[in-house]
Amino acid sequence: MRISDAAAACGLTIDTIRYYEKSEMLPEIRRTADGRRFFCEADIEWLTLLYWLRETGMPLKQMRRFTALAKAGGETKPERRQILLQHAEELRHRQELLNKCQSVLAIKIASYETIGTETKA
Amino acid sequence: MRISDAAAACGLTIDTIRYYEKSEMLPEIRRTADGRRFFCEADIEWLTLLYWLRETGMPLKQMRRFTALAKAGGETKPERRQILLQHAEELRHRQELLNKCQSVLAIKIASYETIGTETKA
DNA sequence: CTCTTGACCTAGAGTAACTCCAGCTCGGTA
DNA sequence: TACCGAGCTGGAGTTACTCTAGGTCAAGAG
Repeated sequence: MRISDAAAACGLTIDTIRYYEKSEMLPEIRRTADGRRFFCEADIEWLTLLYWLRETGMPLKQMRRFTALAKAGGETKPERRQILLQHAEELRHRQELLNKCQSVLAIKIASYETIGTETKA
Repeated sequence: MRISDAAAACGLTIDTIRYYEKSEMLPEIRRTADGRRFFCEADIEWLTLLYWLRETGMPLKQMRRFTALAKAGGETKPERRQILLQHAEELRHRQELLNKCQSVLAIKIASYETIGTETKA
């Protein structure tokens, strides 16, 4: 797979994939004879996971750590699992935030419903 | 209220409040004789709304627009309402993302449960 | 009454995570 | 053979903070 296919498959942009590679967040990506990146299935799987982690706000620093562990081998599995568990916890927190914000918005929007009153906020 | 109290009340940091003021995202903030910011109840309410909007990912550009409209007066209410409605829609979208990511994570974490297998990703 | 401490001020540099651009190469088609 | 699209790199630009340096001022300690 070329980089454009990889981008289409994982949801990240071409630029972001290149940036992630430069930032040591990807496994070793092979190159064709003329220097172009070539992605295998496992690479795509990895990129897709990163896509989800990023989309839900994991800092790159942590993704870098995660990649480093994966490169280090099988005995790092517990820590990798820990990172994902921690992120799952973070997601629950974000879900609460979203819910709270939704009620705040609902109230605010309702206050705009009343036509003609001069509420400033 | 001084800036430290405002920060404690709305959830933004002192630095972020100053930054938001500089970026035209706040109503006119009064100053004491010696040049310190002084926040009234309405200011805090505004900051708190911004806190929620930011916390759920509204771009500053849109917050700036929102503030500009509020400053412009009561006849801008429909557009302000529109912005909030749009953001509420965005929140629903994010909630879906979170849900999807949660299932992806659950699967991934489960795959780490199996001790001893050499899965690379 | 001076000294220190702590909260505040500004301007500006630094950071994270992209995003875009200029200038280049290479492979395939007309 | 000339061109076009896709890829490459290094580096500048952007967003939204975050931190630092250097300074003011008020209030309590000595």
